[in-house]
Amino acid sequence: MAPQTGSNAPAEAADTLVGQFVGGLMIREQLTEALRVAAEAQGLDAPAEIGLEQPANRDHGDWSSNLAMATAKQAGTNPRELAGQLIERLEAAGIPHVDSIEVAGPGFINFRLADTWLHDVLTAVVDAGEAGYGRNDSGAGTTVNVEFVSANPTGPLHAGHGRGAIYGDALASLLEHNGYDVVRETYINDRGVQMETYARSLQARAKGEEPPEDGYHGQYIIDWAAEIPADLDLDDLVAIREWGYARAKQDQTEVLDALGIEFDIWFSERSLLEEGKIESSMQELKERDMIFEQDDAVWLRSTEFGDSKDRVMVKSDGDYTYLTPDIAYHSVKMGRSDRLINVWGADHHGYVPRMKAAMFGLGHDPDALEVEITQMVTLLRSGDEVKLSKRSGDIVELREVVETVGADATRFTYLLQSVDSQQTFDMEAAASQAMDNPVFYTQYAHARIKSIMAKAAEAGVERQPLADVDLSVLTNDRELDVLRQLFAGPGMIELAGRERAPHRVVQWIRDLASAFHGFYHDCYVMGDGVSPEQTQARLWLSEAARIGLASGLGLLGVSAPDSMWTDEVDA
RNA sequence: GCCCUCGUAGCUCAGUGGACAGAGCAUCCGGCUUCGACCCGGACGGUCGCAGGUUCGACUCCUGCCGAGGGCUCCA
Repeated sequence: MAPQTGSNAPAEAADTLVGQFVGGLMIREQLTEALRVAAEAQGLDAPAEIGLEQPANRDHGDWSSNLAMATAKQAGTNPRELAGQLIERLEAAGIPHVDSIEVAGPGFINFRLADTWLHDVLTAVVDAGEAGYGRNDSGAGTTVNVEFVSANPTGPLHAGHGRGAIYGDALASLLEHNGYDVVRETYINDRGVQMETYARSLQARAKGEEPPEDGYHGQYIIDWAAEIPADLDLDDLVAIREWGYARAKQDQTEVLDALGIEFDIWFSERSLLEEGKIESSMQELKERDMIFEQDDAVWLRSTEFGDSKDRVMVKSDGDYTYLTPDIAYHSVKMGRSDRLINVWGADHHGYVPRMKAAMFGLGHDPDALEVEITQMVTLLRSGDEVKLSKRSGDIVELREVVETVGADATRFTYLLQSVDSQQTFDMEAAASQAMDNPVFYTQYAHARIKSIMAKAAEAGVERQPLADVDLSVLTNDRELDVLRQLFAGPGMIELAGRERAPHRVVQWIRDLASAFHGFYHDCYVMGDGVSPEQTQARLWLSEAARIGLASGLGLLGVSAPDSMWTDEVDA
């Protein structure tokens, strides 16, 4: 799903990840290394990747390894006995923060740590700051091009486009946070049959006629046709086409702007033709014997790459199919990026094998092209399902979604689920400013921290330098839970990037918000019965949580508001 | 018929080969003299679609079947 180059092997990625942090976040590395040393002292070949995880069940310790189970066979003993022997060695090693080590269940080695390891996490988060938190260099040195939206300039973006648009943008941010050099790009099909059909549809409406049978029938065609300047000759189809092209592009750009999506490159299909890219890529395919002529048409040998049939590139009437300029386009992109990621709707999935075949035919590594498929979105408007179909005219414009739901909630809601699953987007639920809406719950946590900080300032309480603050007073499980979530964030960001799965970040940030709300409820930062030491430590804990929330929300392109009192954050 | 994605709690969905499968919502209890109750806690709730296989261990990997959506144009 997410092929990696050799230099990005998981173990190495994990090392660079923890390497970003001093103190607490090094704990995984320390434990892994101690396990490796113990295994080698035991005369075992330690596995390349030693399993080490934070068990969901805290009774199983803070950290747990399956090393004994994985190597019992080669040791010629049973896992529990081997675990016991390894533990003796581990105890002798004196690993920082480790309180006790025990064997459990079928042979797990469970570590219990002193709270100090989490106090180190707090310091590391504050040191990293909002911009640095969760950043790693697992993708350093790799340029990746993320192509998304790529809609025809023949109408407004609809709600279905929204999912791909926001997913693509969030994925790009995620990859940037993982050290990749990212280019956000979109492709405009500004030539071809669809453009002509669009022009004729506008022309017909402008003349008060019905669009052609195979034309565009949406209400927007009527609206836009009415905007055509009086001095534009309605018999000049080219002029109408160019006007309509600009109109559609303007509309799409406005909506993308409202969602905070900006492309580095808007790539024009026309430019391919003008620069002879289509001819040159055809020529290359020919040289590699990847195309052939039959029935007056030119075909791509895509069956050699798992496609169910060969595909036509040049029709018998001499026109290119959609595929042909797109192949040239991908060739251009390959020329300036190490990896390509395309975000396509589910209705284009069948297109993958032929594009891979073309990449192969052009001498590129087909695995350098990834295609992320976003499954379909069903939209609920006032509880009723609305079908998304551009041709039928009954569409929900992305503009309507953003205007009803707000940019933040629109982004967050689209990102809630894996793009592998079909999604039902309930506009009423997404727009709701209540606790059943995860975006408000999460933003509220951030606003709440801001409110505490304001309250502290009002009361004349100043945060002392962190180095002077005694973090050992943070012993409440609520406090430690916040720190556990902050520890988990960077690993989650790395994983989410590797899996091309921004929704993982959404899950995590909801958990972080939840941990903070719990802390807030049980632990007063200021007031009666709270010592000045606790106030200081808790203010810093809150600041660390704020950094995590702001950073995570930033990755998703969602604002981290100072206050929830007004709905300005919706704008 | 072939290809892709999905099938997990009443609903919407998470789940990186590990120990008792999680969250939110819904339902039912409980909690505000302090920093935002737009909040917190508890209870209830599961044959992880079905059947095989690989593995010390499978919701996770493999095969087959069933069901849902999408795709299989010299359309885009």
